[in-house]
Amino acid sequence: MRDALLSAALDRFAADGVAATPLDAIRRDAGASVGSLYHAFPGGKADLTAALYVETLAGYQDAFLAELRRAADARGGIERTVQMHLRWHVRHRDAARFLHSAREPELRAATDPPLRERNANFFGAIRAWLGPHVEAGVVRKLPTAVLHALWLGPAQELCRHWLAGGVRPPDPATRALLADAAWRALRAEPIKGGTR
Amino acid sequence: MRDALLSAALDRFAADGVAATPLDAIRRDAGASVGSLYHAFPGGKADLTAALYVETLAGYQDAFLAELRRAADARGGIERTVQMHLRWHVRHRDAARFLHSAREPELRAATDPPLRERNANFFGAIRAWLGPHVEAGVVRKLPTAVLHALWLGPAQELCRHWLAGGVRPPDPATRALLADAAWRALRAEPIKGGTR
Amino acid sequence: MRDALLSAALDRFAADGVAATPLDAIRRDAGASVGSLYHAFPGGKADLTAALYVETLAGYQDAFLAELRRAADARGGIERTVQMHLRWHVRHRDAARFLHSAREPELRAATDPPLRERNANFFGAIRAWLGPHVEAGVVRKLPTAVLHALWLGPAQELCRHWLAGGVRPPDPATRALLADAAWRALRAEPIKGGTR
Amino acid sequence: MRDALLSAALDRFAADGVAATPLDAIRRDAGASVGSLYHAFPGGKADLTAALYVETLAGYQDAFLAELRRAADARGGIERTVQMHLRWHVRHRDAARFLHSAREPELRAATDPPLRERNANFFGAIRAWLGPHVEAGVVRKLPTAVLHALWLGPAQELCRHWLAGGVRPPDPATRALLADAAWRALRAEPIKGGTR
DNA sequence: GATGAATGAGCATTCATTCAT
DNA sequence: CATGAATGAATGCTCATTCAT
Repeated sequence: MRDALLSAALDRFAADGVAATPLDAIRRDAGASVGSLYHAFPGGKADLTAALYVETLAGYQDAFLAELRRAADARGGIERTVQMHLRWHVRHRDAARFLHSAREPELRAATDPPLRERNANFFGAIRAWLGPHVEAGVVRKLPTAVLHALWLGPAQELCRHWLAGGVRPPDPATRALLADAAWRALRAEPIKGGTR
Repeated sequence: MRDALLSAALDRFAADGVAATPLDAIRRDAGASVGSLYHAFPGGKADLTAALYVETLAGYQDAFLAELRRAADARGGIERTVQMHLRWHVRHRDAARFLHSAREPELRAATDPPLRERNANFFGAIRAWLGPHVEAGVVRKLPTAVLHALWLGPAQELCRHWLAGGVRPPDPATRALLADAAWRALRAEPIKGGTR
Repeated sequence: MRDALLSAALDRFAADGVAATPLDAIRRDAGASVGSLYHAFPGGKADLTAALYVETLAGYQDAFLAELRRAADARGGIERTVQMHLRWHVRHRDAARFLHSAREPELRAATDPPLRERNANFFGAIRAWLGPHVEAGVVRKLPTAVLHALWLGPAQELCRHWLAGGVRPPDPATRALLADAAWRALRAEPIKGGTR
Repeated sequence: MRDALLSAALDRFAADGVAATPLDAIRRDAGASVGSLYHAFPGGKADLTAALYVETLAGYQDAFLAELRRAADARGGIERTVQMHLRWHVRHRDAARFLHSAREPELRAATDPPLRERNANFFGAIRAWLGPHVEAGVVRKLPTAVLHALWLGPAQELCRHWLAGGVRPPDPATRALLADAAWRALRAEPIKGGTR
């Protein structure tokens, strides 16, 4: 039941947006009664949305970390995760659309608490993986936010355009190109330094 | 009246999100009567939102193109616009927040038509500016979507994090760093290129 | 202008009903400005509707009386008017539809005063025409309401069904049949009396 | 709840007309909450109006058929139903007023589908009852629409006038007169017929 | 645990009408 | 006489949520 509701919610949210989706439509799609819904998610819509958000994000983050651990070196980790990021968006289009849909301030209240911990763990794991490479002088030393922006910003932006309907899904060549660009943006200066 | 409404709408939308903002709050803030509102925006909320979106985006795009034209060379154009992108977000925080708030699919219908033309012109102007530099072998030849992703993706991602409340506004050092990274991602391979 | 408004109103009223027609639609159809409308009909919608009702009804009543006066004898008058009633409905379908649309109680207030006089004259004229035939023992002596019901009730009912969309428009044979029936219902008993 | 709403609606509709009655007045009269109303009639006003129309018409039609079946012969059936028609209108004045109030085209959409079937059954039953009498040469053979017009048109017209406020309610003498007239209009020609 | 009838605050929108220019 | 911007009361409706069975 819980799963049926989450699944129905994802479909609707991806199609129409969170705010525009009546809880009742989800309930009907899932074949649940009003009572069941509030039994599974006592907090109502905010609860359901938050649960879905966390679960969906967890899926992405777990896949990301798994990919990272599969890599042999810094370059491999960075390039593989960029590729994985792009593939994940294409494969989980609805999930991606849902994660990208800006959470209205009102929903943030419900989503944020459980998220803080997850994100802390996620970024902690990334820094743990990256740390040695930075210390070894292979990867640039950057603030987390900037690191993240250079690493995944371009891929993220491309996905957003695709999800918005303006562009074709990223093909293998594009994926490789962005992966390579990410590596070059993050690696420590090779040979002779910044051109400027 | 029209302007008062647009301005009030921007404030509210930035603060609470589009979906969570009652049209009536905007109306009250603007000191307009119900009739005036529908006189100025016959399509109601969708109409008002679309108009605001287009106008806001136009502000950004015009500033972007102005900056681009102010540049002496390819590197200058790319670095200046990245800096300008970051500064614009900080200076027009409400506008930025509004532009970043994912438009619910239902609003897309109203926003899209006028947007298509604007975007076509915008990207056309960018390509026109960039063309010579690409031909001169100074800038990489890339599909528009990828070009845009590498150019502004990181800055965009950083802004998003900032707007979401997780990070401080980008300082001058960060701006310079992202500007430089953009240039290095877009310039054609110098001397001996990427290892791959 | 006035006429353009009345004409546009008739079209709309016939198509959508009085209550469902926004005054603004009529105004637009007629190519009039808001000011013009209220200049021509200071009382607004009620005024316009009442004027149209009276004018339309006058058209019917005048045609009815003209037909009546064209008749040589009682039978001719009765049969001709029934035929005319049916033809008028087919020829002025929109007008008929409008007259048949029950006037909501609220509009009655505006319509009634000018109507009372008209109706008094109309029924007066009919009785004046009929009087001699009644006195001559050719036509039954009946209260006005019953007289009217027997005379035009069937034709009226048939028209209503047609206007409601359930039946084809009355053909010549049907018209003749109803005309004949009206005459037989109104003529004084021939030869041997009531069958019962 | 549903019944309370229907009943309140009938009162209001009869008094003020459908279009002029705010749904909220009905709701208040019925002591129902907004939610209840839309729970009982998901389609809102149109739905409620349609349900009331169908139910009200059903009441009339059932009474009509019951009266018809109570009759011994053709003449009895025709005369009884005319009388019943007149009495029903007087006894159920509100229901009658509501049925006579022309349904605005917009409401027709909601009312028509369920009505088609009802009417088909109703007229089918009438024809089934009438068939033998027609074959026996007692009643004229006429198209349904004309049959109906001759049978009930005068009574209908008289009721309309009464409901519109122009006439007293039909008294026993008038009822008998119209019943007799209906029979004479529908019976097959006796001995030496109409002069034409 | 499940059900679904009932609740009612909240919201967008329509439309007749006024009146300054 | 004409124009159309402005007004705001009135209305229908959605939807998250509660709670008795």
